[in-house]
Amino acid sequence: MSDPASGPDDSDASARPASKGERTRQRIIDTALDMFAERGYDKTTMRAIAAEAGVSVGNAYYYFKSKEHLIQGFYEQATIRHAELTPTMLEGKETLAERIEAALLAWLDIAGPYHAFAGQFFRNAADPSSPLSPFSEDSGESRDRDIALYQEVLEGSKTKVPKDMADILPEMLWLHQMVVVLYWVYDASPGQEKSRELARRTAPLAARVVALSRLKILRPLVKQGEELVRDFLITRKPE
Amino acid sequence: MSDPASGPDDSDASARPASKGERTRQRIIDTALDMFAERGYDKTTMRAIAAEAGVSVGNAYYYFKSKEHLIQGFYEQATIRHAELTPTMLEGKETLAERIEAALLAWLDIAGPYHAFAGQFFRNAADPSSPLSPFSEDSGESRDRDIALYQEVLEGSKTKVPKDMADILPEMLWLHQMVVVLYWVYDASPGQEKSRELARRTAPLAARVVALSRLKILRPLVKQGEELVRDFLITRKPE
DNA sequence: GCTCAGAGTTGAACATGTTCAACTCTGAGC
DNA sequence: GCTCAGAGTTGAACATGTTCAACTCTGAGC
Repeated sequence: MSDPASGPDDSDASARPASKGERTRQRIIDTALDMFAERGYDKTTMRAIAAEAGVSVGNAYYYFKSKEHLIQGFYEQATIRHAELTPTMLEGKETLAERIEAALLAWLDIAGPYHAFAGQFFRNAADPSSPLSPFSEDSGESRDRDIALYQEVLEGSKTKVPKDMADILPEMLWLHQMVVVLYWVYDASPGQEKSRELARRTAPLAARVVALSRLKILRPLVKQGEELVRDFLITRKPE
Repeated sequence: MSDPASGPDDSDASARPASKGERTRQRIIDTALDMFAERGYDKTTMRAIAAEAGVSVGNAYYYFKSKEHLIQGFYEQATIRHAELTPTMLEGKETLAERIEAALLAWLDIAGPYHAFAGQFFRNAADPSSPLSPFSEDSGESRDRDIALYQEVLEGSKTKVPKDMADILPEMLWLHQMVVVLYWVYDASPGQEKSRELARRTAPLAARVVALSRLKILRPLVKQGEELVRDFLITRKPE
C-alpha cells in the first residue's frame, strides 16, 4: 500500500548531503521540466526523459508514480518561486490594488516559460480524481504556501479589512489568482499580454470589492458570500 | 486538412432516413457513454467500445478523432437535454432567483449519472489546446445553446435588468453555472448533494447581485466588471 | 443495371505510458 | 571489514491509444 512512488524523500531543502536518491529524483524532474518547456508535454516521452536524465524508464517510475506526477513538480517549483519573488515586488507598494497586482504579475512571470505546456498541466489541475489538482490533499502544501502569500499581500496594505472577513480573504484572493491563471492557460495572445492586462485591470476591482464590502447595503450579501466560501471551500481541507 | 474524423455527418436531428454512417456513429457514442458511466473512462478501452458496438477499432476512429472526442458527445448530449428539460422546470417560476436555481438543478439532474467520469471529462474541458474545451470553437454550438438558455431564464423573470447589462448577463450566468459545474466535478458528497445545495444558495445571491447592480455607488464597479467580461470573455469567439 | 468515387470498414502495426521480477548498490549495525 | 535489509536500478513485457494501407460497400449519375 505504502505508495512508494510518491517520492522516497520529499523533505524540504534542509542541510543533509542529498542522498543519491534525492539527486536522481532532482535530475529526473529537472530534465522533464526542461523537455516539457522545450518541446511540449505530449511530445516528450518517458523514454526520452529517462535517456536524457541517464536513468532507466523503470527508475523514473520509481520516483514518479506517473508521467502526470512529473507535472506536480512544476506546480511545486512555481509556488516556491512565487513565494520567493513576490515579497521583493511588494516592497514600497502600499495600496491593496498595487499589492494584488504585484502578486499576480509575479506569478505570470514565473509561469511564463511554461505556457506552452500549461494546457497539459491544467488538464490535471481539473481532474479531481488525480492527486494533482490544486484542491487535492497532495497539493495542499503548495496551495497553502500560495494562500499564505496572499495573507502577506493583505497585511502589508493600508486597506482596512472587516474583521469577520479577515480569515477568508486570503483564500478569496487566491481564488482570484486561480481565475487569472485559468485565463492565462487559454491565453493565445503574444507573450500572454492579455493575461497581464487582466491582472492589471482586475486587481483594483478586487481591492475595491474588499473596500466596499463594509457598506451597510451590501452587508447581507457579503455575509452570505463569506459563509458560502466558508461552507463550500474551506471545508474541503479538514485539518 | 478537411478533418475527416470530426464527424462525417454532424447535422441536426432533421428528418433524413439516417444513413448507415449516422447510425454507426450513434451506436459508437451511445455504447461509449454507457460504458464510461458504468465502469469509468480509463477502464473503458477503445477495443472494448468497438467490440461492444460491433465495429472495428479503426472504425471508431473514423468517426471520433480520439478517445477524448467521445467525451464531446457527452457535453453535446448534456446541453441538448438541458435545453429541453429546463423550460418545463421554469414554468410558474417568476423570480430570477427561482429561475436560476431551476436551470442549475436541471443541469445537475442531467449530469448526475455521469458524475463518475466527470473528472475525466473536465480534464478535457480544462485543456485549451484540445478542441473539447467549453471555450473552444468546436464546442461553440453546445456552449451557445446553453447561454441562450440563460437568456430565457432572464427574460421570463420579473427582475428589471439594467439595459447596458442585458447583453452580457446570460454569459455571466453561464459562467456562474460553470463554477457550479466545476464544484460538482470535485464534489465527493453522496449523491453530490452539496452541489445542489451550492446551486440553491448561490442562485438567490446571483439574483441579488443582478438587482443591486443598479445602485449608484456600485455603478463604476459594475461598469468595469461589465467591460471586463466584454473585453476578456466575449472577444474570444469572433464571428 | 452498370460504374465508380468516395463513404465506410478492417485489423495488424505502431507509439508510448506503465508494471514487475530480478538484479545491484549503499550504509547502518555489529 | 562483514552482513544484510532495504533503497536504488534495470529493461523486457505488457496495456492500450492511434495510424494506415488495403479492402468492401453504397448510392448518385448515366
